[in-house]
Amino acid sequence: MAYEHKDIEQKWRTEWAKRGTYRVENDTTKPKYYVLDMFPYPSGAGLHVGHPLGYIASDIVARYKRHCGFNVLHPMGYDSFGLPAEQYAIQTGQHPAKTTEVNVARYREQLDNIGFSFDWSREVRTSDPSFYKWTQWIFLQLFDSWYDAKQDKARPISELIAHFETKGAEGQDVSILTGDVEEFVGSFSAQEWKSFDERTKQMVLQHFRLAYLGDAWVNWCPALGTVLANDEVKDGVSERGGHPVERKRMPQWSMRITAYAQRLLDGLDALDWSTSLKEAQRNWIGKSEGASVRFTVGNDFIEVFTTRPDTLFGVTFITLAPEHVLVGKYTTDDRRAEVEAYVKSASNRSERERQTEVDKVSGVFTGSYAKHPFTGAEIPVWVGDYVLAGYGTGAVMAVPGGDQRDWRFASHFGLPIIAVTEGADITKGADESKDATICSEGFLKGLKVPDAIRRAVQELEKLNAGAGRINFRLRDAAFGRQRYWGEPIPIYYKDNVPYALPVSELPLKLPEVDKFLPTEDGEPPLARAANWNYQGHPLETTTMPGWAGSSWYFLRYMDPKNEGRFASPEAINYWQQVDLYVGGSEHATGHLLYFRFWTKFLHDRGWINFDEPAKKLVNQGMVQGVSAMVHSLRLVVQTRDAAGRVNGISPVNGHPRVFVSANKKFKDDSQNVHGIDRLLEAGVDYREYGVSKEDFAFTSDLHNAPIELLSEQGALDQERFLSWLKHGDDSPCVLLTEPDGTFLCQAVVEKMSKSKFNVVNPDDIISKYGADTLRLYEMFLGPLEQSKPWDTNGIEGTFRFLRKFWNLFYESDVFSVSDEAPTKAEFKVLHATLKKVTEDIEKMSFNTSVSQFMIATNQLGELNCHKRDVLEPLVVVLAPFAPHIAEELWEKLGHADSVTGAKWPQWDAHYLVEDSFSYPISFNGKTRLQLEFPIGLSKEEVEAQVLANPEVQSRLEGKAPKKVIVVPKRIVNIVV
RNA sequence: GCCCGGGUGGUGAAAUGGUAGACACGAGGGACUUAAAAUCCCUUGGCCCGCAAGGGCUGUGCGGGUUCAAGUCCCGCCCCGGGUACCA
Repeated sequence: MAYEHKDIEQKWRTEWAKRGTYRVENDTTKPKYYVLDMFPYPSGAGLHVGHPLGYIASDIVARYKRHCGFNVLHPMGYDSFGLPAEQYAIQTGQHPAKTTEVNVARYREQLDNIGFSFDWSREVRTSDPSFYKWTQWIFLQLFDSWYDAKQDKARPISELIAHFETKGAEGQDVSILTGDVEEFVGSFSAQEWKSFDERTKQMVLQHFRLAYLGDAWVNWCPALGTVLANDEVKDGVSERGGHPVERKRMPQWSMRITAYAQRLLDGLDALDWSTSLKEAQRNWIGKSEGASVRFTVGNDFIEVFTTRPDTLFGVTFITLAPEHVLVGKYTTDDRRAEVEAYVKSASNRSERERQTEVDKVSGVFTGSYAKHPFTGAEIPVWVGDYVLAGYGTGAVMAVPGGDQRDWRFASHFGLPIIAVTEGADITKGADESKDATICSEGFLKGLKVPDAIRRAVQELEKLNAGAGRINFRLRDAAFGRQRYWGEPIPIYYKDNVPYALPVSELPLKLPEVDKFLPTEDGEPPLARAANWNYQGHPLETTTMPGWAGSSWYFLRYMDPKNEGRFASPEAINYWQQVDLYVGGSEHATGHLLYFRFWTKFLHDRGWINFDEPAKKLVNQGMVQGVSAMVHSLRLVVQTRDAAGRVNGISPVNGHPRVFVSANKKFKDDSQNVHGIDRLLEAGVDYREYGVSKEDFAFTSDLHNAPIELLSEQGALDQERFLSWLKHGDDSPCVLLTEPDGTFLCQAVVEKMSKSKFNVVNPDDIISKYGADTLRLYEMFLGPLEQSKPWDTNGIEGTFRFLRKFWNLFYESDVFSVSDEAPTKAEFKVLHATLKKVTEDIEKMSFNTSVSQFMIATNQLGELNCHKRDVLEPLVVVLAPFAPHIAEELWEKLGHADSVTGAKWPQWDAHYLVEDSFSYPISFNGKTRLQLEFPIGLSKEEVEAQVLANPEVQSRLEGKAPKKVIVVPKRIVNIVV
């Protein structure tokens, strides 16, 4: 009987649902294993073949672990708040919840088709009030917490208040209580604290809360009407939509992730994550060690951060960021106009310009001088836009002899440059090397850089002019969005002071609004809602960002229906951390950092007993699409300036669009002539336009054509292509084909995306080949972590394999498996496969396990083996990869229960032992012949027998070998 | 610039320092068939010698090195992909 994948897969999908095969109980008698996929945002485009790659890999591991006796949690859900649904809502008025519902249904259908072992009874959706109730609850816990740097953990804010009431905040406390990371809060005594009014107390506490409302520099995107996180801004424009983004200071809900910078860094060491991912996080956190130095200005001071306090004697000026609060204060009256003009122009320059136009040095002198802490010299204070407000203190001590940026600035403005290191040629540039010797006068002279740094810090501390300090690049995370489709922030305002909504009021549900747009006076959409207040006090109108729900969702799967807690302590104690997390590397510095942050926070406050969410993480590579590119040509007239040089082109309107087959492309050297000739060939005659040939040119563009219009040989279906083109443009088209009439496209490997018309839908593959074939083929493509192009043609190989495997159970169309004892050779095939597949799954090397299945099937086919003792274990090990066919064969083998519960078969080394080994005999490392010897033979015996061999003798030509190397069961190498 | 990956046939790829190219696609040839589909068999890195059996040379981005032996280890380059950046 033929392998009918459609019937089999349909049957088992229904059967699994009916039997609840993939239901998981919190059964604490069994060891647990938690396999998690990064849950998807359900977009309107549906899944393409790239999306399930990681899910298939994790599904194989989940099923494998289940066979090995683990109780496996393998859930799936949706990150269902997000911008596209909201954009769609703005355009169509359709409520985003509705669009989301439709998209989720489509995702579910597609996922079901692939045969995953997800326990859907545990599904979560971040936009579901029963889920976001707990996202809001965690937010309130963060609002209700501060970071105690002394104990290095988050604590309830009530304990901070108790501290203030008894001891106030003085001396060392101030920096310890704030974590010395962000804010500087003035000292006060217990007495003073008690005398503060309610508003003042709340304002002080804002400086300590882990979720706080503070003034922050934000990436404001006017087009989207919202604030974006750093990782949502790419090259100065919004990642979604590409709108310009500007820096703006505004009140903003933020998360004090900076308090966790050191722990986020340290925690990486113990994680089984890829080095590139860990490095990305390390760079993002950006720890640098150095010193803070105070330069006094009158009776005030400027604080700078430097990693090179050893170069202090080389300081010749100070540069403030244009946004620095002290700029206005230190500008002398005679310079005020100039400075203000500069600050204004600098802030008009976008972040992007300031980044890219490195050569454009700009700055202005404030008129003030600071005092050098060691020499007492007067140091001019400048303003320069090469200094960033958001890093360190927003001010630098400029050492043009030791820092190239300072050197450029000094050279441009003629400021003094002092050599700081021995042998440096400061006329050409700064010496930034760190293995140099300091040459400046004073106590640092002659010291190596590391020693000089230590000494400089000591001296600074002695003078009370500075201290050793660690600085992080990591910023606090912006947490408010001026958006509708997100979790409402459970905060209300009394006298403009934010207060936590009582937990009993949760979930604070998203209100109905008439439009999903900001109000006329620029308030977020929630401000449109009627009665958006709590007991008459206005509620917060911004909503949470996309990463809120995904920062803790892994905990909800453990106990998804719990109404009294985000998850019960029993469930958390049982399931613990994620054992294997699979997802894309694009989340390296976004989701994966916040995910770790919230986990550490929940741990600090005693809600969970571990402080890292995922022990092991694997990034699946991207499945790229193959795009079909077509060349199009268009005739243009060149315009010339007075001197006859070409200075522009203008299109010639009205001629047909011309597409040229790939092999008819023109040579680079005479493109112009060729292009125009091609156009002439297509009937676009330049002579009709009364301009000489030399004045014509053409434009050549590459367009994406739908990949499904391409035949396997790469020829375009010209008729369908032309009718497809008509959709966008009614102008006539001409196709210039190859001499044989075919039209060839150029194949380009790029990201799979709707806009590139190269998307391959898994549903189409499944209806033709089946889900099992799709699963196997996705794994067979190559190593999981690598990116690789999708090539539907290759799928035939895995499809053929499944048919051959199926046929092992059939003889002349009748199911036929014998109970005869297998031969040694048959057992060897079986156990070699068990060994290889088991080891490969452990290494997540799935492409090689699929190869092994193919090898085994080919070999058993040759041996004509139809024996139960060989085939039955093979069905079990194939089941994680191809569950439907395995389940069907398992049933046919006479089992009433599901194959998913079958015990994983163990391989037995005894069957793999060889009697003899065929040694490659090499001369000077080059293999020349093979000689077979029994395994038991000693090195000496092998050597003697090899040398006695006539062919070896004839190759030696009577000479004695210099050396003979025998590696048992590997190789013999004769050195002559 | 810096930090991670990665460069092996026409293609996707495999290879604890030990026979490079397993497995698969594609291509070519053949069998079966009225034909097609399906299936099966053979060949398939390049170059060369040979009627053939077979044999030789060469080959894992480039140049060096270590080793009896290097795709694999070391040093110096080149190229591609990803991340990051006036980070003080």
